[in-house]
Amino acid sequence: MRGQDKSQTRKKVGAEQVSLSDAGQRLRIRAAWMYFIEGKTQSEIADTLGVGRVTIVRLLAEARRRGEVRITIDAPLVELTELERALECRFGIEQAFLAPVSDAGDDPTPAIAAAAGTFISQVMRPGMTVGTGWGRTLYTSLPHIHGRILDDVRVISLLGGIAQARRFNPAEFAWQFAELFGGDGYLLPAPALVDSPETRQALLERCGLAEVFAMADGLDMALLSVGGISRQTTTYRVGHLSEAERRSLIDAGAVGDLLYNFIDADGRVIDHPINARVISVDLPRLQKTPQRVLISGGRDKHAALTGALTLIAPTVLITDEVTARALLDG
Amino acid sequence: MRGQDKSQTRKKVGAEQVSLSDAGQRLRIRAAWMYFIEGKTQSEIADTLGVGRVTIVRLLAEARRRGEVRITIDAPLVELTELERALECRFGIEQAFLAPVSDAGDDPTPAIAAAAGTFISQVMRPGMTVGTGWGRTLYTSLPHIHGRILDDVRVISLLGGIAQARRFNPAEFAWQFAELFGGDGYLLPAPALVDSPETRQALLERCGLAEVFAMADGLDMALLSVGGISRQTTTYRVGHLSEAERRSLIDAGAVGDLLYNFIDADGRVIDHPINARVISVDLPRLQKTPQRVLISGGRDKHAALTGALTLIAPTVLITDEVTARALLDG
DNA sequence: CATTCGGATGAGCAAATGTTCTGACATGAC
DNA sequence: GTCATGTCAGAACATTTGCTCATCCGAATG
Repeated sequence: MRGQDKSQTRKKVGAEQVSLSDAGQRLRIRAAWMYFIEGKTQSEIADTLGVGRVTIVRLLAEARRRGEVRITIDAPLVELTELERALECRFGIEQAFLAPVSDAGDDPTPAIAAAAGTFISQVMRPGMTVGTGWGRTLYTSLPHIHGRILDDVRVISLLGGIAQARRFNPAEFAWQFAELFGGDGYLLPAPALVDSPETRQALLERCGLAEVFAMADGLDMALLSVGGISRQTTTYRVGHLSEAERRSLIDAGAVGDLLYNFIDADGRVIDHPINARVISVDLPRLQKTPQRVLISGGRDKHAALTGALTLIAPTVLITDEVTARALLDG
Repeated sequence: MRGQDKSQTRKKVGAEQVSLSDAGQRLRIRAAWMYFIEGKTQSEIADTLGVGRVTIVRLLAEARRRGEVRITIDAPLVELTELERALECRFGIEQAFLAPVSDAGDDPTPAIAAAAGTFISQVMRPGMTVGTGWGRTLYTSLPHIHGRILDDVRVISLLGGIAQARRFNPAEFAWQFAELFGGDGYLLPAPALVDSPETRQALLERCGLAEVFAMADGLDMALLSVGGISRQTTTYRVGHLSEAERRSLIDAGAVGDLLYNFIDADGRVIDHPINARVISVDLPRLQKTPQRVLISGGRDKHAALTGALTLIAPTVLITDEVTARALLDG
């Protein structure tokens, strides 16, 4: 609109019109200067320049529209903030936390874990019931969590454990997490992956697991991470998945898992017989959880994260800078 | 205050405190980003970040105080605006107009004249009574004045004329100026400089000049310029001033003149016999004029301008970029 | 010279912003 | 444990800002 005004105005005569136009620009820059640089109020400027306050409003708006006023944020980590905001807007996340990484080739897990620990420390409140998955990232975040006694905290494992004893048992995350806040931990006393659908049904129906799952309906927060499907990923390493199964899942389109529910890059749970052998909370059930926190990052999880973002629509995403860029580019 | 807070806060423990401090910074940058870059309102940001709106106010103020938010005006002529504002603040001027000069060595008179013409064109209103000096700058501004018929305009010459006929008679400025607006011009039918105090008295008291001066009490605006005291200045060139007089004035401390009232750099009218022979309005009288416009520039007038700024405290100053810098530096 | 039109201007209102005061909370000292 | 201390968040108010509509002015036109 203003641009049209300009051209219409300009085709008049020469000298006076030009000078009036200059005067307009002069006034605009002057108003912008006094407002943004000197910090005067619009009323003051209006009085000084001898025009109405409304005119100042218009001049300032025009100056901003023309880009004559440039506002930049100059602070450490501001690029992270920009990325975070981009993620939030793109994926409908309430809050994204990005851990800075110094070297793009590094494993981002420690950084993500630290960020996750900080976040969890701040968000925990008395009376909370938290559901958790497990994995290396979550486990690594334990030392970063500022534990303190909070009344009535309950932590529920959303996924079965592993049989194999290991030095670091990621599956114990829920337990240790509960301890940090003096709360009760509810583990799923079962493998994440059992031999057959029948075993699964038996466990669920006749061994008390259903009760634990029922508690998942009342969760205040769920802490989840995704697994990739490469050979390095926890799922594979802890021995739950054979190479044949892995291939078969990949062939079926899987790019990773969310509580051992294998998903594709579009956020769909793939159709595969292994589903009937997994002991984990239903993903649709988690949708009712008000705070869904997705904590993951790393080169081999980009596709899985993309899917997970669609599938569970997390309210909070904690990942690293490099992964964030990949998610936004993809 | 905040700095003290910081130091007091920091001396607590390590990890948590650092992370809380980081969280504060994170929140601040995030608020600044959402406010200044994304243009959200403070309420929206408060809701998104889960804090009170007042906190956002504080975060934004803190970010600005720390200089994390940088606002720059990026437009042509913005440096001029900055200079103008500096002049206004330093010398208590309502409005300074600076003409841009391409080459610092050039004579700035044409540029100043153009700016003066634009200003005068805009400021003229029906019913105005304007007092004027004369000089090359004012005369040169005539072609830049957008003349139009305004009711009841009166233009009064504040200074006597020159005897010598010249191709361009600067002393006729008042007359030509009045014509541009269809108003009445009142020239002082007398030389600016007469031979003796007695002649001056005779003219004032018995030749009707006093009446013209009396009109100067009701001026709405005075257009003034200063003269330097170099050999090139109008005062000297039109033959009013002999070389001996010029020397004598310089010895007495004169750096230039304002309506042939010779002044020093501190803005005092110097004590000199020539004063008793000048036919001009008293400078103190001009102080009552609501709009005092000082129009001058050029290398040889810096000192005179400095004095004039003090002496008549103009409400409007029209000069050039180079002179402006000199005034601010001096 | 009257007319008409576009753009600029000012009053009044609604929204946003800034400030001040009060109370809650955490912390450290006794 | 109690108390002083200082920090921080929130309610209420004052100010500033943004917007809309009615109006006015000036320029182009017939």
